[in-house]
Amino acid sequence: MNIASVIVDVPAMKIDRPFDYLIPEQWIGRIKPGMRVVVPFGPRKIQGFVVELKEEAEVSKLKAIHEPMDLIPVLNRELLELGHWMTDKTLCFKISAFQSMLPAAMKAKYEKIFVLRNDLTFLPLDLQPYFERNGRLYWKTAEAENLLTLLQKQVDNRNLEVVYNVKAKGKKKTVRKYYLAFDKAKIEEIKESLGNAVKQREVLEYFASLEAGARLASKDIVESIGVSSSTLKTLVEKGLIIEKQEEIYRDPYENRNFAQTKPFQLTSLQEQAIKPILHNVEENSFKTFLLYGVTGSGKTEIYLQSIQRVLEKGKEAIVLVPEISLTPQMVNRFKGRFGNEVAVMHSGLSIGEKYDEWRKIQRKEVKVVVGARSAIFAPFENIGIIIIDEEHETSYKQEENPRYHARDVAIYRGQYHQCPVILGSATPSLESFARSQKGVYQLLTINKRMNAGEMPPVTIVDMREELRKGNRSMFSVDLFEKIQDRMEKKEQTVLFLNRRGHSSFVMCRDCGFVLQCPHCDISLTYHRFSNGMKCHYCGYEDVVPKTCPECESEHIRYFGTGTQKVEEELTKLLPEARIIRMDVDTTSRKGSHEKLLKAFGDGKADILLGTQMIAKGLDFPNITLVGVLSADTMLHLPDFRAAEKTFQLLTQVSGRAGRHKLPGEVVIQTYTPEHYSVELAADQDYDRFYEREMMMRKMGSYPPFYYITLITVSHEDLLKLVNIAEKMTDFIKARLSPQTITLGPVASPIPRIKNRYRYQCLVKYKREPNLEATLKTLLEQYEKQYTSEGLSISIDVNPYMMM
DNA sequence: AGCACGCCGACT
DNA sequence: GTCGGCGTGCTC
Repeated sequence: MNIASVIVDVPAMKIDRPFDYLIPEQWIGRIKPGMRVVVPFGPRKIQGFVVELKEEAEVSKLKAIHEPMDLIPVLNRELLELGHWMTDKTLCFKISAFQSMLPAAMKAKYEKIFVLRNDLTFLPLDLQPYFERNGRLYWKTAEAENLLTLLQKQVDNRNLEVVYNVKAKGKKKTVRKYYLAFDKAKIEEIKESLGNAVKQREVLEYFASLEAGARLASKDIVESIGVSSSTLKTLVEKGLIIEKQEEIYRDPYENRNFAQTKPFQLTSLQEQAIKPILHNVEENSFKTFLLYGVTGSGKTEIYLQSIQRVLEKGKEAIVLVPEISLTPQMVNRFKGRFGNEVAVMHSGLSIGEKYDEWRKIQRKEVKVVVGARSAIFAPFENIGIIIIDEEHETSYKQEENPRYHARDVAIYRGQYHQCPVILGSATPSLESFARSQKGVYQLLTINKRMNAGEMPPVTIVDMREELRKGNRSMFSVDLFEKIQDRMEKKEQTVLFLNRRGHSSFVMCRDCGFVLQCPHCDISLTYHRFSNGMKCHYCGYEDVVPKTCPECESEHIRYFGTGTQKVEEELTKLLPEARIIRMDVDTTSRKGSHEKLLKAFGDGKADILLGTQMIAKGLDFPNITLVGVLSADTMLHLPDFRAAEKTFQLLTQVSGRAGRHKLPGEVVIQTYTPEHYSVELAADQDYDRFYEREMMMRKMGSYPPFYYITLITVSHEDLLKLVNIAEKMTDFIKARLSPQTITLGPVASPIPRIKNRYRYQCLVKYKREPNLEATLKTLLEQYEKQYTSEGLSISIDVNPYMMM
């Protein structure tokens, strides 16, 4: 086994296959599948993943592996297989699949440098200064200084050499640690020999007060006894203490105490739900459960107790939570129960912190990982349960390559490890609920709140009616009075603004002109912070015009309801109200999310005003009123899931009220009160919503009745694009079965982004064995145009974003 | 994706 | 006659 098949770090169709390399003598037996290696590829050196070892290769002129990057594989056999499966399912490159399973820190960084081969004096005088310091010069620097031609000559003369390096991004954090170089028993004796070097003696005394073999960070010693680091240095030089660099973890939750919690007594409904799960845990058998439990029904406790059992069996657990609800509250619940056995993975961590959490998992120092989407790839080898909370959340689908859905990966891994997979939600996705109806998933229902709390009554307010009555503010009379009432009672209100599809734009009141991005076909968004207009797709920025560019009217102003605007109006109407606003602007700083929530929880505000991010996990006893300012803003998005998303959001938000002793109440303001997703969310009637929506899906041939795949092509040249899009659609149609519906090509809902026109083609199918192969051929055929003239093709199997 | 190789226009 | 443009094809 002295040949390694390697997938190299070049994302291109043609390269997306293994290349064989000789394993140098000294590494034979030590290089294993799943390790990262540095290999020569053409003139450069790049990173690759060993996927297989073999005796013989078809190619005769094999190059040798330059060096391994790992001592033990970073991808185990299961994950390697999973990578291949993802490549097939999502039509991505193998290298992208592998990289997406690892923390970003493990992605290679490349550098290209000129290195001196001879004495400096061989170089022309004007080049010498660049190489004086260390005989090296970065290609990038040379390029910036316009030296490439000159340097190239010296490369030809063999005075210089171009070297390609692969650098690991992930750095292990280390600290200097000190420990005694001799037996602790001899301490007095040695101390005497130091004479009157007071500080040095103090250090030894300090060590004497500790247990034998203690290792101390320099910082600790310096702070505890107030010696300087030069004292330590002297002691090291005298050979009395030893200095060593030791690897440590960056701990994002350092210096935080987690109050330990004990398992609660389950209600009888919870008991019934957990039984089948525990059964599968005991039997080591795979099964997917859909845990359908209303908000506040105690799903988390079921997760915790199931995990408890898994840990008792010596196995591991993965818990996925949507990014936005991966709040400290959530983390506390897991850390509180399982303490140091828990690793947390979310986007708020730095690259280094994520790397450290990942290594804790790899080294089996933790047994539970709680994290967002990518935590599904946690390198556990003995998984006993996989839990996906808020299963319906669309953030489980990655919107860039590889476009995988964490739910699918979870089921793959569940099958591999023969363990239960739990999908939990108060508002399951239609796909999952339909599967539970068909018996593919086992349905577990909890239809009552834990402490027998009632669901809060919901009032729907028709905003058209308000307008007719002359109320032009964004608060209906009803909602406003209720807010005032809560303030008098010293209770808290949560106001939810669904901003998506409804951000502030600038419109001329005379001619209706809306300011648009010159590169993308969408309206610019008004940002108060910079008092400018910004495009959310390409980042284009402009100033707010004083007069309308179309009709020169001065009546041009911004519309729409950003959280800032709501806050302003609220302050005007209720000057004494203490308001906390939570949106992207106020929570972008690390930890600010937590701080704001804590302040609200401590009663430092009367009203919490926010977007999406407050819809989940918020659980404070004093919240008795929840107001949704405009329920239907995303109902009109060009997306067949618009109604489902609206229903889910409204239900989630309503669940924030009255979770404890005080009774809660919900007010939903809307312009389309008759829409079934609004009505049924108000009634908290998932079952009827499911029936209604399934009917719509059936009529439109959408999931869960059909699978869909979306192919989007983009190009700078509209005519060329239309031409290509038509040819591609024909190509697809010709190869798929007649029962399959192929729609398009049509312009995408956002017809242009970053000056590139976009067309799409939608394929709906029930069974289409040819699909993967067809799309792969399609990609291959257009690869040339892809690279040479900037055509771009994106294929999304089971898309969640139709824009 | 890079990079080398290779074949045609404007310069010393 | 050379420098340098970017089209083409390869990378174990």
